[in-house]
Amino acid sequence: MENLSAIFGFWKDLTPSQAAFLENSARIESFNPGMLIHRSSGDCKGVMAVLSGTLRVYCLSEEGREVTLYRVESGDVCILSASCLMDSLVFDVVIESLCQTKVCLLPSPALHKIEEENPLVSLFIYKNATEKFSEVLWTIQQLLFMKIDQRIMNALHDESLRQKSKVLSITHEELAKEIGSVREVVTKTLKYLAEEGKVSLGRGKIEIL
Amino acid sequence: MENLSAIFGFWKDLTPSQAAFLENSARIESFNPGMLIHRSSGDCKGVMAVLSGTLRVYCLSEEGREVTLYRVESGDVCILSASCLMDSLVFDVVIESLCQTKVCLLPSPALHKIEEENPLVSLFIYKNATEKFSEVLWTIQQLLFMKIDQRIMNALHDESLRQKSKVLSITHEELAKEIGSVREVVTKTLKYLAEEGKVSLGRGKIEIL
DNA sequence: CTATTTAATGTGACTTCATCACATACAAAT
DNA sequence: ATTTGTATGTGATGAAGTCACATTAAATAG
Repeated sequence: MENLSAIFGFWKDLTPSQAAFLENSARIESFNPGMLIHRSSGDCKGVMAVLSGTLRVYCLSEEGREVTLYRVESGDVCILSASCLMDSLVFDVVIESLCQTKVCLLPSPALHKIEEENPLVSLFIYKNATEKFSEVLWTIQQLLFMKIDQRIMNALHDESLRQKSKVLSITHEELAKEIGSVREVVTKTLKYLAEEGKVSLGRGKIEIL
Repeated sequence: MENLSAIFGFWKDLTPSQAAFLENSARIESFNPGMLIHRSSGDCKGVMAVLSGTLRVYCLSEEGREVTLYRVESGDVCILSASCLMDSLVFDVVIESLCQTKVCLLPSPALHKIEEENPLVSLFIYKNATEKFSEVLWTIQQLLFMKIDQRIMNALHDESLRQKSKVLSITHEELAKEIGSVREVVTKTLKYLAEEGKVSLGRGKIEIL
């Protein structure tokens, strides 16, 4: 548990006893690919720092449509898994592990205790939440105001940065969930983008040209 | 400037000199109906407590479509007018005064100075931002996942609470901007809702039945 | 107290995207 | 080579946004 202070920005502001208490409560957890870490607003494991792997935070309609809000990558902190620590958050997200993901979890009860003693811990939580929400709104503005071909090209570009390649391993279904659309529409739009010469298609593969 | 402490939750946590400094920087401002208080992410007047009247916070697409995100009523605090105080907020909103609105403004530079000395001020800001964003996401989930007739009925219900009447003074255009749709669609849907017996229509008036 | 102007509403044709219901195609495992 | 499951293709239909006007009600000017 060497570098907790590097991950959790507030660590340096803890008293020795607070740090010791939190360090004792902290645990490493590992999630399998596809596993759901957080389902409804009732769930509240705690704040987790991603040590390796990736979490995907998305929202879900009654009919099962998904919109990816953001990802939490290695080195970043997942805050919505501790929604109960924030007053008046009435907002449902699902958090999924995209691959084998290892996190360092600070459980909500322990964090809540420390939070009451040390406002810098609260500040860390709310500041992080504000940043994430700001990202989310950017995403949603795209969803609301941009056309689907543009949204797909943007999503492919982002995915290309993640996969560090112009040839992406991704299905139409996954892409649809990324941008908050449905598979059929993505298929049709990709066909049109391929005719325009912007992408080249294969089964489970998309190349950006 | 009697009750600043009642409005700004952090006031009780200021040192006497901090309180004096902020009180000296604070000013009362008054906005005319329709006036834009905040246009782009560049604007950053400061945190304002609404003393009377109402502000409307909305986002705006390139083509001019609007979505009302939330309102700031008398007694509440408007935080996005101080977006520069929050790191990594990349997100554009417009803030408009709906009627004659009087606010108590704490200008960003003064607040920034105090914020550096007192983390509880930062906490207040980020906590308020988180609350507002949470509301916003609730609104946007409706927009994304609910049908337009339901969204209209919800908006009428909310408006009915504000106007404290079942007979609302509101145009189709205003209603459209409230729910992030367009006038024509609202007109057609209202006609349909009227046939269903759910509302009764007049020029600039809608009665909920 | 009409006549004119302005804001509000009505409506049809068309486009985009979602939904539904399948058909087809590819790849891995028997 | 055949099966089986996942991925992709596609047409018909519906909901909502866009565009381009027509109509009507209220507000004000003469």
